[in-house]
Formats: sequence, C-alpha cells, structure tokens
Amino acid sequence: MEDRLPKIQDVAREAGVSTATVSRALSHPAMVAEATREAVLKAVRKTGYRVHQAARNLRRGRTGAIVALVPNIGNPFFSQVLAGIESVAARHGYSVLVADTSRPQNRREQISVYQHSDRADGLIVLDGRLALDFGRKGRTDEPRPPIVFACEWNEDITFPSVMIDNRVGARKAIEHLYALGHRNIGHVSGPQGNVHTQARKEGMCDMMRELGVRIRPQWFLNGDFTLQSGLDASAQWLAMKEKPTAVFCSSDEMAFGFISGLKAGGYDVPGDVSVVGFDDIDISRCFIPALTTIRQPRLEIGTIAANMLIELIASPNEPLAEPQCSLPVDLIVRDSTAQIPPAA
Amino acid sequence: MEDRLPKIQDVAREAGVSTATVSRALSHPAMVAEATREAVLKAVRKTGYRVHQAARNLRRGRTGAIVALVPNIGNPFFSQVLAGIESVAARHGYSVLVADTSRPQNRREQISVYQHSDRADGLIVLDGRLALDFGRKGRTDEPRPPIVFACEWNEDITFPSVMIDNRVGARKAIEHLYALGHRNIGHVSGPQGNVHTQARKEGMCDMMRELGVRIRPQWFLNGDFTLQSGLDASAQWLAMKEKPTAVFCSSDEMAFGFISGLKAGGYDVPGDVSVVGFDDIDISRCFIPALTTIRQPRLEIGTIAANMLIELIASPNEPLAEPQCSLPVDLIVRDSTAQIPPAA
DNA sequence: ATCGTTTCTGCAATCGATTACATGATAGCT
DNA sequence: AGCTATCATGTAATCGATTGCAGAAACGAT
Repeated sequence: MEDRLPKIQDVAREAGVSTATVSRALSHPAMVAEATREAVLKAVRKTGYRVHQAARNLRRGRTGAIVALVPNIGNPFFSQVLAGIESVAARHGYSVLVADTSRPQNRREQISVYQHSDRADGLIVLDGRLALDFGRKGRTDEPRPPIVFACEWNEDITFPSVMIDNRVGARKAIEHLYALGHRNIGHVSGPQGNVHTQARKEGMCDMMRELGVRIRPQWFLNGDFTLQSGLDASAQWLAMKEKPTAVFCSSDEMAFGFISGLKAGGYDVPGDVSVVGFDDIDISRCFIPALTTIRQPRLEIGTIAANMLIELIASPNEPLAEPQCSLPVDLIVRDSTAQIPPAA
Repeated sequence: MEDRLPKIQDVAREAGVSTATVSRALSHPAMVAEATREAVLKAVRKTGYRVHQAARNLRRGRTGAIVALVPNIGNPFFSQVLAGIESVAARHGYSVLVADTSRPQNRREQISVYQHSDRADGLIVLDGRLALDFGRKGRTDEPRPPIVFACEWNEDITFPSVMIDNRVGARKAIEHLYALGHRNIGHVSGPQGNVHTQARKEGMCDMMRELGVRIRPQWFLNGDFTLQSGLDASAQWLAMKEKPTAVFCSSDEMAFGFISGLKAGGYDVPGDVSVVGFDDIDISRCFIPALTTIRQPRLEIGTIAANMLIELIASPNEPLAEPQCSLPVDLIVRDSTAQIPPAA
C-alpha cells in the first residue's frame, strides 16, 4: 500500500502514542504498561514496521556487526571457523562482516576499521600477520573496539585469543611416527613467518630431540598450506638421494598434494612413505589412503572466539575470565601411516 | 590525545571551514575550491578523521553493504563464490555480510532483511530454496533492494541470476562415459528439490535417451552433495546385485565419499567403476585417482553476480543488459574414468 | 559602473530511532 | 486531606554526516 517503509512515527500514530513509547515498548518492554505494549505491538504488526538499523546504530553508538578478518575466505578451514562465529553472532543479534585480508589493498582499510569503532562493535582476527600491526598501533588511550585473535596468534601480543596447541599437535604426530618405527622424518611447513608454521616446526623438533631422532634440515621443505605447495614439495622429495620414510605436513591440503605427487612418481603411501597431516578437514577421512592427521576443532574455535568477543563488547572493562584459550588437538590415526617397511 | 573519535566538526574547526565544506571536499571534491580541499585534507590527516558510516548511511539512505545468503558457509564450493563476491564488492566500496541459511531460525530474519532495505543495499542469494519465498512476497509496489540469484536458481522465477548450465554439464559427463564404452550408468544426486539436482538429473537422462542407453531407476541414488552422502551411496552400490560400471556424481565431494567407500569395499576406480564428479573443487586434481569432473567457474560466478548487483543498485530502474547469465562448464578428464573393462 | 553568471561556501534542516528530563497520573501513607 | 513515591508517557535534544537553498565573492561582458 505505502510506497515507503513504515517508520516509528507511523507506528506511534497508529497506536495513538508517542514515538518514545514505541521505542521503549520494543527495546525495553518492562518500562511500558501492559496495555500500551500490546497496542504498540499490534500497530507494529499492522504497519509491518521494522527498526531502521542505521538510525538505531547512530543513536546507540554501536553497529550491531562484528568483523572477521580472514586470510583467505576460499579456504575450507577458515570457512568452518566462520560458520562457528556466525552461529554465535546471529544468536546474539550480531551480523558478521567478512573481510579477506589476502587482497593487499584491504590491509590499510582493515587497520582503520579496527581503529575506528564505527563499522564494527568488535573484531575477530584470523590472520596472525595482522597481530603486529594491531600491536604497534595500540595507543591505549584511543577508543578501540574489542579484538579477539583466533587460530593464528602472535606470541608477544597479549590480546584475548583462542587457538589450538600447535606444539602438542606436532609432538603427537612425531610420536606416532616414531612408534611406527620411523627414524627418518621430513616436514612440509606452512608459509614462513606464520605462527602455525613456527610452532609446529618447533614442536616437531623438540619431540625429535627428546626421542633422539636426528633432525636433517634438508628434509624440511617449505610450503604455504596450499595443495599446490604440497605437490611442489613432493617433487623435491622425489629428487632427494636419501629420502625420509615419513613426512609430517603442516596442513591436510599439503598432505593431499604431497601424497598425490608421490603416487604420480611411483611411490606408495603408506607402503613407501608415511604421511601425517594437520587440521582434519572433512575430506581427510575419505582421501585414499585416508589421512592420519591432527584434528583441530574448527567450529569450536569460531564459537569460542565469538563468545569471548561478545562478552568483551558487553563489558569492555571487565577482563575475561580466561583470555587465552587453548583448545586440545587429537591425533586421528588412519591409513596414510604404517610401520616402517622392513626392507628400509 | 583525544579520548573520543574525531568528527566532522573537529575537522571543520581545524580547517577553518564549515562541516558542509568538509563533507563536500570528501564526497564531491569537484564542488570545492582547490585550496579549500587541500586544507580540508590536511585537517583530516591531522585529526585522523574517518567518516562515521552509520551516520552517513542514515543520511544517504543506503547501507554500503550487500548481503549474501549462503546455504552453508562451511562448504568450500560456496566460499569460493563468496571470495569472488567479496573482491568485487570491496572494489566498489561495499562490505559483504554473510548469512547462513542453514540455521532455520534465520529464514524469517532473512526474508525481512530482504523486505526492508535498511540492512543492505542489495542481496545475492546462493540458496535456491529461498527463491520461492522471495517470489511470493513480491508485492511490486513495495520498495525492495535489488536481488541477484547465483548458482541455485528456480526456473519460474525471473530475478536476475547467474548460474551454470547444469544440463550441459551432465550431458558432457554422460557423453564422456559413453565414449569410454559404458552403457550401465548410475547416478548419485543432490538433495531432493534442489535445482541443481533436478537439472543435472534431467540433463543426464536426456543424454542417455539420445544415446539409446537404458535408464535404470534403481541405479539412481539420493545424496545431498556432502561427503557422507557419497559414502552412504557407495554402501548401496556395494549391495546391488547388478552394478553399473560408471557413476555420475552430482558433486565432487560425493564422488570422493563414493570412491572412498568403493575402495574400502574392495573395488577399484577406475578399474572396476568409472566415476565422474561435478564442481572441480581444488582437491579433485589431487585426489587418488584424480577426479574426472565438470568444472564450474566458482570465482567467476561470484564476481559476475556481484557486478550485476552493483549495477542494479546504481540504477535500479534500468534493466540489466543480460539479466540471466549462464556460464559454460567444461569436462575435465582425469584418472577416475577409463574404458569399460573388457571382462564386463 | 552595472548587471548577469558562475563558483564557492555556510546555514540549517534532515535522515529515524533513542533517551534525559519533565510532566501528569495514580497509589500509598500519615 | 495532603504529601510523597512510583510509574507511565510525552517532549525535545541528540547521534554525525549530507544537502537544498541562499548568500557572497569573483569574473566577464556591455
């Protein structure tokens, strides 16, 4: 009927009250008399009114949105974390804005999003590289929306964070390979400078030292978590004179690429080489061979981070009960690892 | 220094001009004298001013955001499409809000987001199920933000849309299997009621009829695009007395589950059975065997949809040059299909 | 010098909802 | 009855940026 959206005025007129009362009936029902509230609600239904978010946000000084900074939206690992964030956010009436930090022109924009709280009430940062930027800019006298780091995280930053114990994960992987008899163990790492990369590599080396296994730098290959980099690593492996009998890959996707390359080169997994991944993405259990890997609770990372953030938004001055949350990871043994072949 | 964010007033004072001039210098630089503009920009830099989005949106009557309704954020297929949307949106100064339609409590909310244009300037709908809802509610005299459907799409709805030609994709898959000598062809479909499911099944059957291949309903298994449903289908296949020698799966993930189940049951792909997937997600080329599949240009779907939407937002009354965009799909032949074994 | 343009800038209204404060009504108490 | 406390509601200011309108300044033409 109307050719414009109903506003609070229209509801007020319809219900025979002031706009203030309508606003209160909707936002603070207890402040308004039973009968009035009913009348307002009826008028709302009749007019089809819905609050105009921009106006509400302007007045209330909040945005009703939280921003998630993701290194790569296309990565299934992150999309699961996002799904967790989104479910919690929606339950609390927040929208989730997703920004992909992989496009360089975004970086500056994101920092400023952070500095000014007018675009989001809070941030969840899934990109560890940004930790430093945020850390540096931190003039504490400046108003800033709460931030929670998830997944990736920089050790010298003290923001609230939720992550998994990369070191323990890597140790479990090595322990498993060791128990199978492997003493010649290689590694395909994540991108240089990444916190996961670093922590997993360290956990791996620590464990190897503890077990008295020799660490050979030439068996440490550089990857970047992607399928392709796993494939590239397999080519390097094939070219080695002395080859490790087991390889720990810092992501499942790299493990897939690596195994795929090995098969193409005529080697069998786990017959000739055992491979352990990291993440336990969905497909890992259906890969052939099903991948032995370290499981990360991806959904949970998202939900916990979102809950922390929402708590921070609600009471910014109250510190969190547990600001640094570290989730356990599990070794999932499948078919890509086996006893070391007797011949070797 | 300041304990509150700089506002346009502060810039105006600093530059010695009115707020109107500051606003114009930023939004319509041509309207303002060279020298004044410089002064304003200097003041902006000095104060660290950034426009307050909520205020701007309220005044301008737009939100600067577009909403993407996704059936399942966690699905890597959609996250690639999202990545495409996000890149275009960012280039035009729009934020992307992602909403997951899989949670039922969201459905009503989403419809109302759509009906009221106060939360988003436009919508991209990746969930075909919502097409009907939108279609029904379509009282054309009501103001509504522009909508573009992507991927999934309901034939009797005439919204602008970008999708791929499911029929042709399915035909190519069958044609390929036929050329390899297969005459006994099965299918694992997507969820019932889904447009992709329907179109692919129809394309498949059309092609089989044209080629004179017998269609056996008991070889058509129901899936839902997920890994698990492919695994379930493999159990059904294993239980069949007469088995097809080739199976066309309506998604790559299902194909993975299916092949995985077959291997576990002692059958070889492609030795005993040829399998074709649909989507060409990243991992397909590294699966073992590398998956023969139909490639969908996922990123492109997103970018085109976003471009269409932004054009619609800019000039809502001007119809699009090409409102229904259909992208071509290609058959990618890899190692999961082979000549029919001579024994059979 | 006068008038008409053109260009630039400022004033103040405006977007729509929220909320501090004021007011009026009602109830409760002495 | 008179006074206070409590509750419900209305009035109007407010959030911060944008923009229609109008005034001022500068310029050109006659």
